[in-house]
Amino acid sequence: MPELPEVETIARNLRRGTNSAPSLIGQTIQKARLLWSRTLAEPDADTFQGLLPGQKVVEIGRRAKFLTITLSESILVFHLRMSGDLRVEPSESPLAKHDRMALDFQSGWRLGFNDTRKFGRVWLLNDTNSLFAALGLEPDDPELTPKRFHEILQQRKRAIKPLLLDQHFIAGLGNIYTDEALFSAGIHPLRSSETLDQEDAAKLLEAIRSTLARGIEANGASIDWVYRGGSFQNNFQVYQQTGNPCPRCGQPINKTTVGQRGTHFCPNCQPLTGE
DNA sequence: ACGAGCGCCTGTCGGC
DNA sequence: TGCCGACAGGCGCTCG
Repeated sequence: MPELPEVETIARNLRRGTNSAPSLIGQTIQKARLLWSRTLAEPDADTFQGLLPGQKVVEIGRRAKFLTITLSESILVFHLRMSGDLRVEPSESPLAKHDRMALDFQSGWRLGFNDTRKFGRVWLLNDTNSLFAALGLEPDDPELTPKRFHEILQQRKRAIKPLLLDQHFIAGLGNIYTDEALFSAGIHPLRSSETLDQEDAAKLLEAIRSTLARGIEANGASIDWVYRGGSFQNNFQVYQQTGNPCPRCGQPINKTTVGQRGTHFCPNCQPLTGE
């Protein structure tokens, strides 16, 4: 499910609290329960469950699509992959159907990692250096200037959509926001990266940033049973709009496959050739 | 370096 | 109604 805006929204809710649950900051873990063993990437289950009790939540953050919970002595990292979610509920309420891990706090609240498809992963680490070492820059990193973006696009010779999805190139984009940003910039998903000139690169970087910002403002996107609370799905221009009129030119939106991912675009506003 | 194919999982939807 | 394949917001791996 979640891409950068959804993970960011979840991190903010855990940090600030919501109408229905308090902030986790400052709370002390009483007990950790691993409910599906493969969900835990590192360390082993006994170590994990042994190390967590007594640790206090210091800080909650995000890097790419990873959500980080800094504890007094370790750092807990989540990747939600396709169907993961983090929920704060009263400890006495029953576990939800697809809960894979649960942290009970002394306060009587519980953090549940719910993940229908079991692709999500959890790490308990001393630091995130090696886990995050190969990640690309955050889209909003000031070091990522239009000039720098153009340069790294020139260094590659790869279809732009799979390149944007590559977390080593730039971190945080997924299938929805990539399709939306490419539409916003008027760039065909199969366009080869090195063919983008400075103007194209600047336009694309701006499109990525504004699309992600609008996603965050909408608290992310909610689709089907996966992830609740966001409304960005009401603002999709091309994603899941196959056959609908393009909001810019009225031609029907196309769907194809690029890099084995469903890909939505306007063939008129995002021409492959002619430039 | 790049892209295709596949595995990992459960659930939903459309077609027959 | 039931079955069956396609598909789903991710990513790591192998292979050519």
